[in-house]
Amino acid sequence: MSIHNKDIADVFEQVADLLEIKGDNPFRIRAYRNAARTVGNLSRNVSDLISQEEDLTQYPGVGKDLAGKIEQVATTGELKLLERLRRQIPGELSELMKIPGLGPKRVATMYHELDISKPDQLQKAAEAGEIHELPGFGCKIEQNILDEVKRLSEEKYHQLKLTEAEQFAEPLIDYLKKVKGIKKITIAGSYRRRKDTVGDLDILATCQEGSKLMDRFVGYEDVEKVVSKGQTRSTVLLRSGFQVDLRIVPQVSYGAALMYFTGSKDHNIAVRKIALRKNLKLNEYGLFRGKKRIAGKTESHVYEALGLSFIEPELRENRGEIEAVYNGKGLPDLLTLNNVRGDLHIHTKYTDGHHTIRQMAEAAKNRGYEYIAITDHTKRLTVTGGLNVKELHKQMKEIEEVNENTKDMTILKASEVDILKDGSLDLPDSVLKELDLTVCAVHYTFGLSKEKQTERIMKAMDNPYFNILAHPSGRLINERQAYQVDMEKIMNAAKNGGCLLELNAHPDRLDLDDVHCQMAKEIGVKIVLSTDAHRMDGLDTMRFGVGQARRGWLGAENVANTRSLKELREIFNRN
DNA sequence: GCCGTTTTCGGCCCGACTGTTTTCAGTCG
Repeated sequence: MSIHNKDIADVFEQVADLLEIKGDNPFRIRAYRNAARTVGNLSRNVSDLISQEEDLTQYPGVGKDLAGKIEQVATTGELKLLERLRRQIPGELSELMKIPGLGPKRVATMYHELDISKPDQLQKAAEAGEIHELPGFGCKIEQNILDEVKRLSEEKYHQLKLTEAEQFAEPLIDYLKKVKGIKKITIAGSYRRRKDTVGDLDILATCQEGSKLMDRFVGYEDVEKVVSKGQTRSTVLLRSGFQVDLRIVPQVSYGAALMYFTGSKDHNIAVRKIALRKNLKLNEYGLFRGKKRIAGKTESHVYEALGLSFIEPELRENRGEIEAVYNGKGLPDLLTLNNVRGDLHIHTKYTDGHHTIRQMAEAAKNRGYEYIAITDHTKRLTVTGGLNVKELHKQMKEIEEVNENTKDMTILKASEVDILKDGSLDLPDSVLKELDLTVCAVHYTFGLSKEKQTERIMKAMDNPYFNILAHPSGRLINERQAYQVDMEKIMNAAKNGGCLLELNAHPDRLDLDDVHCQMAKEIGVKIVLSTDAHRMDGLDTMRFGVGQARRGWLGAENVANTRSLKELREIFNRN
């Protein structure tokens, strides 16, 4: 059994939950949570680090004791401390803590007084009216528990894909902007950091005194429940179950508040520690020396007053960005949409796309691109009407014709070639060599073991006509887990063999993810940003890929399709 | 349990809102 970083992080989170319910030392609990975050955010596999005898205490929040416990979980899959805790209190109690409004104290009270350890017991007790009689509880808390248990059981609520979140966010912002006296309004939080999924929406605003902004917010037609309402902060649930927070701050604090509400939490904690080291205090109202505010109006002012340079929102994950600006090493010049000069993964009516080669080329030209690659599927993918050799030749001929009639734009002859189960490619080499480039992908047999799946892809990359590994993990956000694969091994092989990895910009995929983008950069393998567009407007999803690339610290120099066509052709010629 | 420009002990981010009380504990982000 292979232990993933997430497994280790989950074990530590459970330990922290149970210690919290027990009423253990809060700082010991925080230590377990910090270590869980550190392990969960590592770009390299902890099991590999251990087998290479690397010192785990080099990572923040990991000391001698926790390094030993990490090793214990990684090698045995279990942690003796957690087993011991579970003998004292039921492990399911940590599940109850996931219910909003229930923390360690309330869960502990319900367990000790009413022997409640599972959601169904909780629901029964709440329905029987037993909860509101407990000390510190009341009717509102009991009703809230009933609502939340019901909501969670319906699974109505989950992390939204960035594109879904946009669909809620944009009309709401337009609606709020119409209120009298509003000055600034911005969506902060993970949305601003361009995270692939968003748990809730954090909106930040400044407005004139007496503005009815807060009333307008809770009165929005899509609001199902007002969770809390105050003068500076309110929380609502939309009908879809999506949570939205609005915070109103004074103009003079706008930058500090934007920083605070953009997060991430880990980034904020780290920045506040720097403030403390300089005898300053940072909160959402500003940066203070004693009672005097020395910065707060803009984010740049706050960073500057702390002796740091501005950090782009996408980098604020406490994954080394603070050290980089603190030690003067500096941050990379991040990729922008303007850097992208072409899209190298596009489908047409030849297979499962909706538009013709000419239409897709026109759409790309309208977006300022210099080149595109037409990459329809190969025959193995029958469900898409994958092309056989004869059909592919017909398509290549049409591409030549369209090229002759298109100015300032080159259409590359390409294919999204299926990687078969045995690692061979779904087109003969004699045909592959006629193409300008290939985008190769796994589309079936996702369930292979990690070793077999890795071996399959590495064998495919041995083919001299293999150029780009498309959607390398195969994940579909909120729908399908990534298949098991040793990404570090694949990236090293790609680098040595002159292959590239795709960052698929489709908001359902965003594959590679941010952590793997950073890994690719460290290893030195080049990335290609592509949309996998099946229609003309599909080309517009490039911006999601750019956000993800920025989260992965990528600059234009790390991305192949920021190069000229001439340079690109050299990259794709492996012979 | 971790950590160190206050360094081997003593601190660890901090403010808003709710529901319960009646001055504050619990939870959240």
